[in-house]
Amino acid sequence: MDEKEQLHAMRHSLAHILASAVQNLWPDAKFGVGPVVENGFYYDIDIGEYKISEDDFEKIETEMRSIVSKDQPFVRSIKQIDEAINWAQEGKQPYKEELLNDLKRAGTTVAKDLNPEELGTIAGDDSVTSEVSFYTNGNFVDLCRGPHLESTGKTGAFKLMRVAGAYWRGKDTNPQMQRIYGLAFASEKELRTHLNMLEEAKKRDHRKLGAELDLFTFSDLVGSGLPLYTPRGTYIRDGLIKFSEAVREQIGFERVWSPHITKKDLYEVSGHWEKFGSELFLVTSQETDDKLVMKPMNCPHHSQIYSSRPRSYRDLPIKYMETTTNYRDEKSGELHGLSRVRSLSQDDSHTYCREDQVDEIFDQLIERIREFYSAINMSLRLRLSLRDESDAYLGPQELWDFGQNKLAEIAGRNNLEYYQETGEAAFYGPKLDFMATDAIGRVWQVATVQFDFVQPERFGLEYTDEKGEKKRPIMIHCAIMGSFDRFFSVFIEHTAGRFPVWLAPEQIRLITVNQESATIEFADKIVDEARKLGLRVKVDNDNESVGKKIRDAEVWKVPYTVVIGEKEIESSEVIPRIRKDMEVQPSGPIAISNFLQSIANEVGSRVTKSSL
RNA sequence: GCCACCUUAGCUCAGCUGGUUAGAGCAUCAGUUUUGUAAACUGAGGGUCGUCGGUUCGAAUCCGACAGGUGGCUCCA
Repeated sequence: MDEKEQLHAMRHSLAHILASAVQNLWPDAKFGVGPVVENGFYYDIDIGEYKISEDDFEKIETEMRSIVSKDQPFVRSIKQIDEAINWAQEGKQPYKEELLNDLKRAGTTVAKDLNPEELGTIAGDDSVTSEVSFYTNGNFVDLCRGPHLESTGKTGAFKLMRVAGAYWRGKDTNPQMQRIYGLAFASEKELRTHLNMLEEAKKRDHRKLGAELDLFTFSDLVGSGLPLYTPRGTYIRDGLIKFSEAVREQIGFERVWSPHITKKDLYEVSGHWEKFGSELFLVTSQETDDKLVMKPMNCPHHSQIYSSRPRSYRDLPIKYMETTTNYRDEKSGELHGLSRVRSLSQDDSHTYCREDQVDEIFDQLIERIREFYSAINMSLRLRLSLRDESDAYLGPQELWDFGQNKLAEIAGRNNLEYYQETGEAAFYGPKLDFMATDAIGRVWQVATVQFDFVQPERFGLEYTDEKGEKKRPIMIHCAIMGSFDRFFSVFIEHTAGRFPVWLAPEQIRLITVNQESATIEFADKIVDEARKLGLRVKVDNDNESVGKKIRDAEVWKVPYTVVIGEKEIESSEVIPRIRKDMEVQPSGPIAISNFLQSIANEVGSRVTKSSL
């Protein structure tokens, strides 16, 4: 076993140790599955009325440690399938029994979405399992493919983290079990490193920083999942949106506008009504019987703009973009800060083109997306999101084949690390998803470029080719931030609220040493000059100590802080205090107008590090 | 939507198993001080303890419903 397999086996073994501990403590416990997940493991457990809480963790961990110290060997054994089913029945393990029955019928337990009838029909004779393997440690026996450690004593560092409800086999009509999550690493040190990362993530939580830095808020009267952006948050919002639009203007995108409500007919034609109807907000006219919906996306509108006039092959590609708010009735339990909201603003764009233009369009978009993410210091990887074999996808197979091959080709030549994942395509086409890594190593899905093989057909979009024949254009969706709101949550956590100067809501803070009129007048003069350069500047003239006001500017993460007193008034020079993450420290006094001009230049070029 | 948990001042939190006028720090406001690179001093205001209902002689505390939130599950155009 190499190191990776060893770690996997160790985490899996800990899942068994967790289950044995639970069995020792609650002998009636019924077990589901206990797989390895990123950084650890979990086990799904049903112990009837009693609900395990985090208060029980100490007790469970103690029991786990006792099992570890007993150094019980993991012993593999083979049972005939019927013998195994018998074992599950006698041991009152209904979940295991269900898994074993699936194994017997279909030779797999992974076909979790299939109901028993379907499962029966796909099972060929070859796949029927006649034998299954078990692992035993101490008095705990579990159906398991393995591999495991030699014995319980070989485990590394672990910690139980949380308990959560989880549907048996992920289906919301099934009973809900309790899932106990644990972290596990080869060494105490690695575990601690990971816990520190989680600690750091907690400090950067956008919901916490959003309130502390006065960026956005929620109101019970407005409703859950409906964020309100404050002036400070809106500076950043506007700055990012402007940038996202600017990078696409460079490659010929033009802004369009569409209303926020529409007849539901639009989505019946597009196919969204059938697929997402239950998540649409409905609006009714009080005068007529018109049934309207709040728009959940913009592509059908843009397609209507496309089809508003006849198009020639010479007009293509046609490129529309619109940054606008969409409304989706997300289930209450799915809402989460800004990452999942009911009113989300997309920096959306749609290209209608000929087949021979596809390569150039993708290459350009990828280049612009890279420009955007390099400006905010995030590295990108590409995910090729392809369809799987389910029937969740619409559109002709030939187009899917063309699109999936094309995307693989494009991904291969764009100097970005990429990988592919099936089952991640949109229902209307395959996509390139951009995965950004943040400052503490977490990966987020951000930008996306997607083929659409459904809407051109459904809306009957056409252009006239050089022979005078009608043809279908190819439609390509692209969003650079995706949902602005979700992107903002990532960006806040990536920067920990230390926004680059070009986005900082407050770029310069002037701190007065005293409240004499000469000082105030001097500060006001600097404010005027800074505003003429388009800079965002504030004066802190509170009757507090300079130390206190410096601290306050630090807490608000203001990039440049300047103390104004007699010395500055006399010399017209300042010694700016530069926020620590900006690396470059001031070399000494600088004439005020030079100082302001250099910041204006910095803002203009969107640099992320101070150039002073 | 489902499971578990949480909700006390603008924020962070204290308030023992139900027992008079619910506390602290920060923030806010006022006064003193006129301050030189991460927290000056003094004082004041601010809470029908998320909402509604119930149990009780008595509820921030117990029970229920609802709202909002947290961690997951499910979903994510």
